[in-house]
Amino acid sequence: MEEQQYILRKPETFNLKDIFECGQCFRWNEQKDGSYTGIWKENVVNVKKEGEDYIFSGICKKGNLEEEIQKYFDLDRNYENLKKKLSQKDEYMKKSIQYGKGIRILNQDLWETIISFIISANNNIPRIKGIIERLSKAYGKKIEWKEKTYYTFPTPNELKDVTVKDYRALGLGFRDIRLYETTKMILDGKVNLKELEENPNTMEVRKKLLTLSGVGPKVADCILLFSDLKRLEVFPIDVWVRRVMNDLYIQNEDETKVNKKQIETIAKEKFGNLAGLAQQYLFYWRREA
DNA sequence: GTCCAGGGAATCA
DNA sequence: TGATTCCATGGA
Repeated sequence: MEEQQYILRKPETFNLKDIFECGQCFRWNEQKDGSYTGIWKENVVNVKKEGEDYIFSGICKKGNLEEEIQKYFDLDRNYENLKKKLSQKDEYMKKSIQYGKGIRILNQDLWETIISFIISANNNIPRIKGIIERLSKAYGKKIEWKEKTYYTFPTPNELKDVTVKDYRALGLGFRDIRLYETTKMILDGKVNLKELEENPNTMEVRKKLLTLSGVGPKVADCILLFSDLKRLEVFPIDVWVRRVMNDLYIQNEDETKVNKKQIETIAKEKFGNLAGLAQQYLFYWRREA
């Protein structure tokens, strides 16, 4: 398998740490030299900053590396304009955008995003990453590159004979049955991923996602935002987002008692159809700082 | 030992 | 509809 290379020259909005550690993805890891190596679809790629350019190199099993990168890293979208719009909302937004100014929202595979965020429920990011790696190693396809072995995220079909017990053995905990049931629903065609990708109606897609086992409001919104469905208007609310929204705009004494609808209303009024992007700046800012 | 993590589902009012 | 409780697991 031939290694391919692509150089992204002086991108305006692009920072490796911001993109890979803002909580949207789980399969990119920092290397000793500060570059990141990750895997998506059947691509194993390393990205390294070189001056103001970014060098992508790796294995691209299907298609062309440049095209895969264009799509995955959302390079056709003008983030400078979006950041400018959001920065005008208030000083908090301005500050959080300044902190995470290199964020781009990836276009991740829908199926992988569904399973990954089912695993994310009441879980922490290091452990989520570990579970996804073990799942991929057990059931994905092997790809060798530079004397290291990588594993693709298993397809629905590759999981068709996996039992609840098998999942439990990977450390999934109470999420085992949810993975099992959701995989079954998709294999049985009760939820058709292609139809979801072709449906422009966000609320219809959301409603369908909510029928999947382990997919509630927060996970559904993460799927809508972080997968190639790419709905920038949804606003996933987890403990961190609730925390930061309460601190900034609500100031309830007990943040755990803040009404979700109140947060949603504020988000919609303030950030409109860019609420999801705003959410990501706020999440990253609050969680890191 | 206790608390917490990118919550969801079941249960009960 | 809305609030409570339980659910595995591993690290701090």
